[in-house]
Amino acid sequence: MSKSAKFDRADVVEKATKLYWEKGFHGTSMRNLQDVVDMRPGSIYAAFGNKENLFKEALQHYAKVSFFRLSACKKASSSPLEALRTFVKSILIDTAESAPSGMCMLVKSVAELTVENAELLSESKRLLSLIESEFAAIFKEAIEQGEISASKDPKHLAQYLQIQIMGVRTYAGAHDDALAIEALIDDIFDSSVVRG
Amino acid sequence: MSKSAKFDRADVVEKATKLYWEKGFHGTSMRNLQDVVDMRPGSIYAAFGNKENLFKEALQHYAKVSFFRLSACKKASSSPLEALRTFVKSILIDTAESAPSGMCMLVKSVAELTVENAELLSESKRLLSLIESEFAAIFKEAIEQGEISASKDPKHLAQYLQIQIMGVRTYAGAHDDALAIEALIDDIFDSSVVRG
DNA sequence: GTTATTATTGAACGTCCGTTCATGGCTTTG
DNA sequence: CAAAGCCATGAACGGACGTTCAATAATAAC
Repeated sequence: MSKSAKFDRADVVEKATKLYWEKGFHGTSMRNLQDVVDMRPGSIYAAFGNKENLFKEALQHYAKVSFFRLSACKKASSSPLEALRTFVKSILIDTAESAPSGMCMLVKSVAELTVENAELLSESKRLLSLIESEFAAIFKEAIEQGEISASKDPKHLAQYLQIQIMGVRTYAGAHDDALAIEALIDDIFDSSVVRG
Repeated sequence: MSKSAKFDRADVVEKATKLYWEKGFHGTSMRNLQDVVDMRPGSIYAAFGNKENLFKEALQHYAKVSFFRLSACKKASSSPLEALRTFVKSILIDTAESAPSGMCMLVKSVAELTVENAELLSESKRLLSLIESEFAAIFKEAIEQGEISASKDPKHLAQYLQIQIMGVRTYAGAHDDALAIEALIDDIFDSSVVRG
């Protein structure tokens, strides 16, 4: 009947995500993308529509990977709270070495996008909210298992954790010298917000 | 001898800052700037050199305004710690209404810029460090006046405050619904990091 | 082997980018 | 009033942008 696509879509999205993550939406040109994914413009446009759509897929891929990491931390940990701690450690430390940017791609997107790319902006926000919901679910487990006081509100804790991660990653991104990340993570989980 | 410049340089920088703050470096075109400052390209280039240089002046102007605000809070407050609290309140609340963006312009710049604009990136980082130093100086006063335990390290407290401000502003920028900002500010200043 | 169908190619398009510069106008000095 | 010197102007430049599309190559079905 026909011919099937030669390129590996997942691989292309992965590479596009890395580039967008590093350079941002406006800072990345279609020609940059053509180079890293090794495709000609016609093929890219046939497969992904346009620059915005490809960015949207990159955002979703990024979020998906984050969920996988969090899920892996849950499986590898003996308690909900420890899972979160492991997750935070992994994004604050691993990321700083191998990732295209020390900062969260979703946060970078919210920072750079305006109403001129309304859909990408709202998608970034939506995905951040999704992650926060997952944090809340894990905090809820921690409360049910007695790891955290039952007087705490899982949603409030999840919001607190998001703020802390955003803060530390942004701060780390703004400093060239190495930080005492471990101590900052201790600050987060020993905070009166969590333990009080 | 000659003719003196007609335009008000301070006013132009102010307007350019607002635009850059809102749309970012890559998201702002020279034609956008020409419109908002009401100058023709030749005049802008004669006065500011190029797009990068004008952005640099915008960053410095932004930081200067931040310092003025902090200084004003010090004068209006009865103690160092209260001054910081007032300052944080002002940037988290006032800013969300009238400012071009809820997020800090320096943070947005660190988020979007790469090594391709190395000088702008390092200038953004430098200005953030300058602000952190000012925080540290105020925390030092708070310790000397007994408002905070003498066992605390002003530099560590300043770092903590930067992280919290970055976190909350970024979080607020990522949510369309109104937040309980006051409660978050209480979390910051009641934290064991400050009060423990 | 032929045909039908689809993927890939890359030149080319129109637009916008950052930037320059010859021109003309204004202001100050003598 | 004339001369000198700076400033403002905006058309124009080369190049990069996102995107399109006719031509070509590759596959699958018969």
